[in-house]
Amino acid sequence: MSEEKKAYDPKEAESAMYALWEQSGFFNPDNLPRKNGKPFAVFLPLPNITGNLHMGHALNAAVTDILIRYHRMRGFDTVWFPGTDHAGIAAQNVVEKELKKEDTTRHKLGREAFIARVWEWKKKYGDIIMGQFKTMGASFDISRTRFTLDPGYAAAVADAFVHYHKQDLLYRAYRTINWCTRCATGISDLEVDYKEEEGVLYYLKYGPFTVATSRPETKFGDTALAVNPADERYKKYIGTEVEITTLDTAEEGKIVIVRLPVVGDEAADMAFGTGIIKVTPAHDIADFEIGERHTLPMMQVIDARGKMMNAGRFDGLKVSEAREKIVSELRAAGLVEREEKYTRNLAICSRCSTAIEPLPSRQWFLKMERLAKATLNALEKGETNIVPDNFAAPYKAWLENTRDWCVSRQLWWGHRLPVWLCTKGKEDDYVVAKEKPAACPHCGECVMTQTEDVCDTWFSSALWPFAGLSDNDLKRFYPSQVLITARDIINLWVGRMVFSGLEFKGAVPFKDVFIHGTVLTKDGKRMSKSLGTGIDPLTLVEKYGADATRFGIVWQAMGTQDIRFDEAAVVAGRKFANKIFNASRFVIGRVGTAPRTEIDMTKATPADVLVLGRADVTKKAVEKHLAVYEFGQALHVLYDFFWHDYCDVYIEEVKKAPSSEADAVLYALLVGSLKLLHPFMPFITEAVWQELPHAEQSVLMVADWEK
RNA sequence: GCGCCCAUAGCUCAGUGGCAGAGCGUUUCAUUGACAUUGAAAAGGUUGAAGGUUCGAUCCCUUCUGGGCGCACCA
Repeated sequence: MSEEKKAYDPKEAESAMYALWEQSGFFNPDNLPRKNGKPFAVFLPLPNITGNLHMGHALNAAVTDILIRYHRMRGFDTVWFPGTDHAGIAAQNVVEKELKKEDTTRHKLGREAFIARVWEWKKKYGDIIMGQFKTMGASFDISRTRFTLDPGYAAAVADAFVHYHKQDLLYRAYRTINWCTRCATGISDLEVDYKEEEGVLYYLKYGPFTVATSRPETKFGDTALAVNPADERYKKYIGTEVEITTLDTAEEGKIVIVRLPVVGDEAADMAFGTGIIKVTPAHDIADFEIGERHTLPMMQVIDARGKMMNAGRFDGLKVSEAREKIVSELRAAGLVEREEKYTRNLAICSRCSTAIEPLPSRQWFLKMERLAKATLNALEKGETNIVPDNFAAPYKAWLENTRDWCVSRQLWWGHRLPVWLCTKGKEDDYVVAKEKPAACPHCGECVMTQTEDVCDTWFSSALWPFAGLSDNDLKRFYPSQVLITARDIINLWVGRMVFSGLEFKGAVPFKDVFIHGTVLTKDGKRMSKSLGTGIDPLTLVEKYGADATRFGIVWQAMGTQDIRFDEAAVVAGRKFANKIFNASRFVIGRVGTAPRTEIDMTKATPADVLVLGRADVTKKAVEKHLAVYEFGQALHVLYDFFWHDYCDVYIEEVKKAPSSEADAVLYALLVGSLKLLHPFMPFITEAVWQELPHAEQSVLMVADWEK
């Protein structure tokens, strides 16, 4: 700090301070100078290698770093584990987009070359987001970074798969699942989004009945009709077959008669449409379940690319084209009774927004019943504690109703399943094993090949709190103390980490789950890149500094409410940083190079006593707020104390009428304030600390909070 | 359909069963002294509506209105 400078310059100080911390080695808990014997570990919610830091990450990084720095100063064996996620479907899509620009496709490249391309991408962009976290001041231990495709991590994924299979929790089945025709893979229930869409509900004549459907093109896949067993209108048909007049798939204009059984099933809602469902087990998940209950055959009429098949002259048409053509022919044949406008929730792929096409497919499923029960049990026994607790209800509801998890994906980028196929046998001849079997147990002679399928990304991220950790770190840091994340991945990720932890480590992976708010635009809209409504935290750092950016975000992070982000708070943060800088300059200039550190309370004036008391109250309030994840409140308390009690009142008093103890009080409170402020604004406080004449520790980051 | 959250100053938000607060913005004044990225002060509120509990409600309860979100259904 040179005498001429009147304003704090974050740019210079921030990179210098981060370098100082890295040199100190104190991000690594092995090097910490003081330990109280208690661990404090946090696992970074895995950012994707496709990502850039956004406001959600910035909020997460800020509050996590506050807790990490706070505990480190209190002497905990503190570690923050960073890492990145290979993000199977997301990364594959990104690289596919790149290939498209080069006018090629992954299929032209072939699997091996394509995967090499994704690795190239990973090398180029994989660490960018980690660097951006550092810019925010994240004090994670980079030496403990993991990537979900690291060899050790991959081994854990394969082990988990084999384990589940041995436990009879994992099975292979031919089922109707959510299929994305663009990504060309099956996806899980949790990866499906819904969007309202105007459609038409067609009332079609089905023999003696009228059936309401929004998907007439699937009619060739019908294998039954279903009515509610309690429905007086149709009860008598249950167990019979009815004759249906329908289009001929061979010859246009020809009408044929087919026979369909009528089943009684509760899934039929008497109040919807006509109360009769056309059951298409191959192209509707609810219908598939009806089919299972009544052992109905499956008739697939739409293929993996979303085109008609097994439908004669309609084969090869896109679903939308087929629908149009079929409806117009049905109209002509007098088989459409009426058409109604109808708003429906269209299922779309959460990754690419393409309409989901339910399709029958051979996939691997993880049985959820036992795992969900264990997770629920941990919640009820208080082993996991969700903060705020109103998020526990939907979490519970999901666990109570969840279906088996489809964990296989038809992607190229990911953990290939440890499944080996007989090359001479039928489709069902396979072996689940980590290593390739020496001999095929089915035919005894073939060389088995590994399945093309890979794991759902979330299957591997579910293992994040332990996969690829050293045995020593596992003993030392598992379970971690808190998981800090956003609400949108509670089921997708948090629940799955919990049951994975219970299954593989016999304990929940974290005690608290703190769900922070979502950062919205100032007028309450979702921040979105495509809508241009996002604010880039790195731009804020560039403009105001990382401390000011952290301040601005945390200032608004009151409780767990969503944040309507107002840049004005970052401006306030910059001003506050400057205030800290200047107040420190004044105090250091006044107390000289050998400040008194003992305060003689017998000589203290009321002003001295008042400010010391306020400092004490402030510290207790900060601790109280941090204990319950009230980050914004803690910062407000600190701000009020430092700016008003310390600067406006006490320093002004000292200028007018200093007491005999004034210098000692000024210095003690500066040291104390820097400690309290450090978790929130680490750079400026560290920079000032480095200028203190008699610092107790060379680095504020590891100074004793209690002293 | 089931459930959750929110509504307080112009804006973004705290807060408390007993005189309603902050940041930013606005207005006035001050200032060679750590800081104009400052200080002192002012204006600005029927705490979304109605009802209830209470000596007393912004706070607790009910209903409504408006906004946001999650889950399910969606033939």
